[in-house]
Amino acid sequence: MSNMRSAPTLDDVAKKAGVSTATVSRCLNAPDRVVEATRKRVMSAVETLGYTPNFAARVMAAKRTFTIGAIIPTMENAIFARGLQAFQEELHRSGYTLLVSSSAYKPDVEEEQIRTLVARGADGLLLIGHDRDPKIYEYLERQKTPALVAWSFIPDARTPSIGFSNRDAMFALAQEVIRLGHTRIGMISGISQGNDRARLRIKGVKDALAANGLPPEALSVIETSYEIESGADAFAGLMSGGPSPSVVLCGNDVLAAGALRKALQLGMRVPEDVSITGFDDIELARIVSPALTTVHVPHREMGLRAACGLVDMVERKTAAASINLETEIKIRASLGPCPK
Amino acid sequence: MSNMRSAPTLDDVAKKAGVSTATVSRCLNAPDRVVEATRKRVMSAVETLGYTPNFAARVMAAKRTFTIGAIIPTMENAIFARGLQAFQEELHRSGYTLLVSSSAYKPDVEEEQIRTLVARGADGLLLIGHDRDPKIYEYLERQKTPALVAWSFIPDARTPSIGFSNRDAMFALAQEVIRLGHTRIGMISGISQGNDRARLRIKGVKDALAANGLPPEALSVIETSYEIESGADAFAGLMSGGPSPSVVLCGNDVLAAGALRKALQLGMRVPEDVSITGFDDIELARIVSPALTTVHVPHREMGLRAACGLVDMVERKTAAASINLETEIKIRASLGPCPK
DNA sequence: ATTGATAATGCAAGCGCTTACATTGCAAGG
DNA sequence: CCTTGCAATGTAAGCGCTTGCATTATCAAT
Repeated sequence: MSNMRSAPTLDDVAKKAGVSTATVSRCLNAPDRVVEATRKRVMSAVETLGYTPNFAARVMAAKRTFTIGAIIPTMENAIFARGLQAFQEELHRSGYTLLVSSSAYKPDVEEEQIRTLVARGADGLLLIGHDRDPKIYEYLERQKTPALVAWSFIPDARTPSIGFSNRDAMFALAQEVIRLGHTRIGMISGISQGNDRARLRIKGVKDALAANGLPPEALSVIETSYEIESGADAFAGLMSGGPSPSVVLCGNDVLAAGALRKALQLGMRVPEDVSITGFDDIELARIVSPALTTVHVPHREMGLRAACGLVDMVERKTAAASINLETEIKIRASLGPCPK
Repeated sequence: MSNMRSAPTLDDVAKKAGVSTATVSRCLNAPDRVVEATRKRVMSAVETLGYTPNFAARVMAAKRTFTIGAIIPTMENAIFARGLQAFQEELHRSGYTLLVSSSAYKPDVEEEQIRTLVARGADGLLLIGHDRDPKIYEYLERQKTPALVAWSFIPDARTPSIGFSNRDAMFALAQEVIRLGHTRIGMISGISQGNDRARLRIKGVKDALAANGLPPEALSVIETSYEIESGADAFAGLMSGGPSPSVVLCGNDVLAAGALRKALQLGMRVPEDVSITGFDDIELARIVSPALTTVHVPHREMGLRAACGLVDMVERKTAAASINLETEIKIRASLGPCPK
């Protein structure tokens, strides 16, 4: 007993405290169901043995893990960081642990991660965006694992979502841009294939064009990966072919930062020669100069609400109501009127 | 059998395929130990039932999870993102899954996360930096969970580390700064308490002062949290009291970005009036203008090596050899000679 | 004291899987 | 035709925990 070769088990604790394993278990999970004196004895045994419950065993027996999984497209930039932080804080408050993995924007990787997390017994899952193979949703239903979508709001989607309307947000920004006289508009978007957020942001711009009587040709879109360099390259691409746009709307702040840097490198003044906008309003947007006009997303609130919603789904087994949060356009120096 | 209410188990598959559970298990884990015909039959049963192995049960029986845990101080900025990405990629290549959680730089949170991850059966753990309560290391040893430290290299530490010498890196940068004629040096550091990386970076600067015959008073250090705003505030603090430094060395690029922004806000020119340097060389360093002189850390290589090392520790049960990677000073526009 | 009611604890059956060991089947050598 | 030796498969014992139910202790009321 004194020099165990491996981690102590419930049995060891029970023996040491002179009680049954059931009592030890109760001490740990429902302390008030066991009398003070016994509890103390057990706890001290736990202490001296340095006992930690075996998670897998606990999960098997209890069928609950108090774990929520989240799969985000990337950790390489801060887009999801703040929202996730709030999500995790709220989860922690409710006694849940958050496990995060990132899919690098690859659907097959995402699917694997989802399966992994579910197989690991995640009580619920946070997913980013709605677009994914329907069989994944079927799988989730079969496994009875509640899932909640964030960073996108689509009413009546198969999975409830807590987010914002990417289309409306971008529509509003485009309206503002058009109001400033811009008629040749460039857009640097993320890959829209399998990404409703990117897709709907493009749609928002297109809708704004139409609403203002501008022809579809007024917009040229480049889709690229969400990296600074890609943003820079795409910007160069936009500026090289034919009549160059007077404003470039970017799918997120990272792309916008890349575009901005390239613009300055090319000797263009922002916003005098060309305007550039972002999306998300992460810290980066205020760090670059000129600061980025962008769409502010209420990341923290979204994370918090998502946590509450998901915990609810897990505990009451009720489908959470979707929530549409408001975004807000932050006008900063990178957007100006259309040059002559 | 035809309308199961819950997820199918090994037993269901075995029954459907007309074999024993052992055979099904072998089909999944050692396909070549079962003959072709049987395997096919089993696999098709797996398919039609939509069977997914229960992870907890598997872990309990096999005592392996093929999971590696990593606890990083923060996900809010990109400092750890790139290295972690490489870490995860390499892990994936070896068949492991990475689970990440963030401690918000709080030791007690970190301890809890470590216990959580271990209890969840992580086969190995990646930790950032060496400084932590010794009892955590004891716990890890007792649980026989191999751990590897990254982002810091300290030879002969209790836990092997794959990283770089924070002290040497900062020493080299300070040398360069001093060579440029600076004699009043400010430093904005992260909280050094419980953070060997921050501590050793400060030490690097102090050593450089000493090596160049400068008095300790030539350096004034402010310790603050790792956020942009903190960097800005600290910069203002440094500039307000007494003779202001001609150069401000920052503990990381985020702090430097904050300091830089504040400097520009205060109407100071960088580097004409004051020089500013960072650490890490994350993307941010090249985005701000002027671009930051900083210490380049080989994040991807570190992540990759750490993954190999950790997998090795897990599989061969051998303590990995520590590796000291080289950092490199990236001279960019934010550092200039000491103004008159 | 005795009796109930109730609180505290113990007993033991799983949870779904892996794996050491036992059994069976079959081809080749005697 | 009967052994032998393997390869393929089956049997069943756990892994460490939770929890429904059974048992025992406690204590107030009779």
